[in-house]
Amino acid sequence: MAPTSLGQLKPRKQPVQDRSHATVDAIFEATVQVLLRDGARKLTTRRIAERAGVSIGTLYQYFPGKEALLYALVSRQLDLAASAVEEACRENHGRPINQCSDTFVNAYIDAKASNPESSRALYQATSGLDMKELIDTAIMRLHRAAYSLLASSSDDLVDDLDNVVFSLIAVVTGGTRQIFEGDDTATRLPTFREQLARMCRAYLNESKVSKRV
Amino acid sequence: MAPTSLGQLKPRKQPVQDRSHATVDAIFEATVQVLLRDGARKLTTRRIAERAGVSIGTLYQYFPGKEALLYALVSRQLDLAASAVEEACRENHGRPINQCSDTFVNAYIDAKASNPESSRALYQATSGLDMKELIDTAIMRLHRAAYSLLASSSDDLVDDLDNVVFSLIAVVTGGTRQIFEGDDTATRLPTFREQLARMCRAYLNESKVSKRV
DNA sequence: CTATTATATGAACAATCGTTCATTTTTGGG
DNA sequence: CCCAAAAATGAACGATTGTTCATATAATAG
Repeated sequence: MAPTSLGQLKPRKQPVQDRSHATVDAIFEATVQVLLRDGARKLTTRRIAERAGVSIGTLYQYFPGKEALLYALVSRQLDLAASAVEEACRENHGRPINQCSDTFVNAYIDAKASNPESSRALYQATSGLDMKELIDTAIMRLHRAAYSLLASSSDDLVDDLDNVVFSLIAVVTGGTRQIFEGDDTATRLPTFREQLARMCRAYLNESKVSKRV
Repeated sequence: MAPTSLGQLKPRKQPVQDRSHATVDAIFEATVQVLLRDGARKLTTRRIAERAGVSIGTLYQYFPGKEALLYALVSRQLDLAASAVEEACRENHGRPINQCSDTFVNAYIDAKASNPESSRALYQATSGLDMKELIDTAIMRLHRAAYSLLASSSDDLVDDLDNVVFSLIAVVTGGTRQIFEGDDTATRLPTFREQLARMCRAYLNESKVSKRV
């Protein structure tokens, strides 16, 4: 699994005292803030350290470089969201298909909405850097969770489930991203969540084997 | 850096000879290639000029800076896509709602698929830079085109059309983006197009006033 | 207390960035 | 052919980048 450069992307030093944990958290938090405030182009290690209230040298004691810092940040966020969706899907096995659909949609949006700032920053951070492996892994987890959930539904089975789930995920993740990258995220998210849920339900019901044309 | 005033983002010199037009096109094309090959982080004016086969000075004769070059490139692409969708929507006024839905979905995907490389590069270029105005304008054009098309449908009217169109656009543009940013775009696009079309049809039919519960 | 490890510092470095401008080359009308 | 306008050139500049490392401070164990 771990390709060539993974060793260079891991933390340089293992924090053992409490203050160092706080330092690492401050660096992560500062990275998010700089991304939101100044954009990806002005995201420099100096600026991150400054906003975190630590020296530039401290940053490099815990991360071998800027790329590794962003990699760790994105990895942490993606794992959090994927885990939340996986758990929600696991808890709703065997329900009717409409409920399965709502479970997935709401779990994903909830995960993103639980920390809107981080979500916005994440979208900025993933661009320009090579995060494809991380994203692919997260999407695969979403795919497996949704597939397993929908296959367990008490309703009629969905036809061509692999492609349906693939498209469903593209639409849910992509559509949600558009909302978070827009301006009035807080205002527009509730309506979008409702409409997206309706859309996915209609799509899945249309995809039932019994309704196959 | 220099603040982003609109006057500083316009072309510095108007090309009057044929070779200068070719030069500008080469710079645009090189920008796309560098974005795809090296990523947004390594997109430098020197590298662009080198791949375009011109000197760095020539680049700065036509663009006041790197930001303006990317702004012009993105603007050009977004306008092309929006115009294509607008025209397709105009030509399909008054048709049944299923056909209206397919018109919009296919027109948008066609516009993006007509030049997959540029589309992929576009997604990289828009991040980290302040392109929000451009994107908002393009989305507004899509919104008006889709709204007008669906309002003209010969079928029953759609309820809450503004919110429906808003969500529809988020899902179509966001979902398509996910496909283009993934790996096997060429392989996965046909299936996704079909599924997305089915999804949007099901969503719009579920949103008809007459079907309202 | 002392010794040892963990953590934090920031000046300094080489590399590269975006950008400028004096200069040269190319073009096309007279 | 000539010559003003258009187009192209690339060395040079200051600013900023990511990163290192010798040193200083704080925490912990004995």
